[in-house]
Amino acid sequence: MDATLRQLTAYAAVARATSFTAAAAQLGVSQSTLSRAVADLERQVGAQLLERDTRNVQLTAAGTEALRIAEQILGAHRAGMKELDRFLLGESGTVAVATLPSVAAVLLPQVISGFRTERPRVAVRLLDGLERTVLNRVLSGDADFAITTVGVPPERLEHRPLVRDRFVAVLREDHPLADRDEVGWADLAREPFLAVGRDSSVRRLTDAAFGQVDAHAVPAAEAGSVATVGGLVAAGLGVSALPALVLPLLGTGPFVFRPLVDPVVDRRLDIALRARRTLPRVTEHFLETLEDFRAQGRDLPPGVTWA
Amino acid sequence: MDATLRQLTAYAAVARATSFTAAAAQLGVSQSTLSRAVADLERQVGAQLLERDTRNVQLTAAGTEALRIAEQILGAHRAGMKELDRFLLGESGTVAVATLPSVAAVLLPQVISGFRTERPRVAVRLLDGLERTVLNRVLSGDADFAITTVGVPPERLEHRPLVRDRFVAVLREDHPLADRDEVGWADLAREPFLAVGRDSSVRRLTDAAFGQVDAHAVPAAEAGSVATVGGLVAAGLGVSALPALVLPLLGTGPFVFRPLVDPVVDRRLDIALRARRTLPRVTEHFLETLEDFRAQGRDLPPGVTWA
DNA sequence: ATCTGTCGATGCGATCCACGCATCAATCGG
DNA sequence: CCGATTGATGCGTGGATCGCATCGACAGAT
Repeated sequence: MDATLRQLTAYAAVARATSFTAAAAQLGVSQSTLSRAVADLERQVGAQLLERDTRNVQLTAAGTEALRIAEQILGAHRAGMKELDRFLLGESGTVAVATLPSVAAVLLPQVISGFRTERPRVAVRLLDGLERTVLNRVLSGDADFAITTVGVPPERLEHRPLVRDRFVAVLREDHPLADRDEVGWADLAREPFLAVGRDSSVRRLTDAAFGQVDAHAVPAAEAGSVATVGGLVAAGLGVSALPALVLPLLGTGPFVFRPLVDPVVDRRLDIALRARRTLPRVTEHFLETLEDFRAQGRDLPPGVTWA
Repeated sequence: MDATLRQLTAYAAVARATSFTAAAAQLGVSQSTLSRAVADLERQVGAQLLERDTRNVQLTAAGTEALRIAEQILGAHRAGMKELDRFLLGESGTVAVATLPSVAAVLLPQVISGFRTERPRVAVRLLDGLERTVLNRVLSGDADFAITTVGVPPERLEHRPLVRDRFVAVLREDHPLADRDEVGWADLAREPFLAVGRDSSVRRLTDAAFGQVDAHAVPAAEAGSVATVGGLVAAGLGVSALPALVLPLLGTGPFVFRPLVDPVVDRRLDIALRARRTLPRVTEHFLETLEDFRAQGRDLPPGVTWA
């Protein structure tokens, strides 16, 4: 026993109007079509749903129940189609962004805020982790795209430069180097250096910078999180070098920051997408919002510039 | 943008199996049918739902959403059809019975109890009122059938005798007539008579009985409800005559009941149905339960017998 | 009583849709 | 490099669905 949507639509219209002719006019089909559709439905469910004489149409008990049920089914169909439509238009759904903790905490909040004002029905999921994790999440499809640094760009990802994030020296305010306007990497190499963990993209870049000035760069201490580095600097154990974007994660303390020169080092943060894949509309919208922020030259923390 | 149930079924099967061939085998259709159905659906919604190369099928973001929605719609359809089926089989729904208060209170409770044991998903509505109201409720379709007395049987109703309900004298235990085993209507006519209201079917029958013994039968008092008559009798204001079935409605009191003879009078309670109408299955089931009670000769109060 | 307009049902023919069969190109496993 | 298997597609057929025209039944007007 099956009933097509066409039959249910026809029956519901006739039952509501208690008239084949009127319902036919409303639906824009011929009266004979409805007569057949209802007769077919009745034959299929094996019960008379409408009592009709030539003058009146009225519902039987089964017909009343059938109308209620038909409206339920048709409503579910209508609502479902509308829901899918909203999803396809990017008005609902979820955007999953894989990104580094600093980006998640500092750069994205204002973007997300602007995006959700425009599209309140869209949820944004932030998947934060280190560079490797972040890229894997995009490759596996867990995330729609990533904002991250890229060491060895995997071929299956497409990249779009987003911001440049310059390294600065992180000093305690009473440190001798704090008097300078700028600090050189060679200067920094002479101080006890507090590094972040080996997995971090920041670590890769600081190691490379020290290499450029022929410094060996053996860290005095190594910490997993930036906040820990902040604690160490505040305690006077040494100095560090971090991209400007992560400075808010240091926490509060007697810090001063000085631009690092010789060389000027920055990390580029890219939008990374799976290559040759069409993006969900809602993701495109999120990227557009991000692009708008750049086009408008929205304020960024000192040391961070749109790429 | 519309999607047929066939398309949704096809898509859901393919998406769940992530294989056209496997889904085709499950549904018992050819692979080409599914290939076309999914392609049509994608064209209609205007988005790719499945990524397929010759070796693998995987869902896009839109495809995941579409699967969720398709399952919702198909679930609503399946559930609705099943619900209608249950209704048509008489396993769910509502039976509306119009009847006299005495029948509702005394005869029906045990029937309803038995019926609901067999069909727990069926609700029973009791519409109690006086004879005229009861019949109107059946004629208007508010009730599926009635159990009631019938004065002038309307032609549009079909009747099936159900029980006979004998009149008995209602006396206070210290009344002189209480010594007798039986009481004659003529005896009763010599006492102050406490009658029920004019609209009642009981009143019509008591008037007729007094007429048969040439008694004038001017009531000493007249009350709307049987319970009020009970109060009057208990207070010693007079005697009454009531069908055995209504005696439980008198309430408690120092009553004695004596069979009334010369003539023996009973009222017939009929099942009244709208003529030439097919009954909802659930109503038929209720009537079958009632018939079973009669066939089994279930206990009835003294003075009440199956017709 | 008869006529007339309107109702839903139905015969008919045209059209469209959905299906399966057969086959193709692409790809994977051996 | 070859056979097996995948999903896509050309093709022909059968059934479903449609509108048109018409029928019989009935209500209300005359």
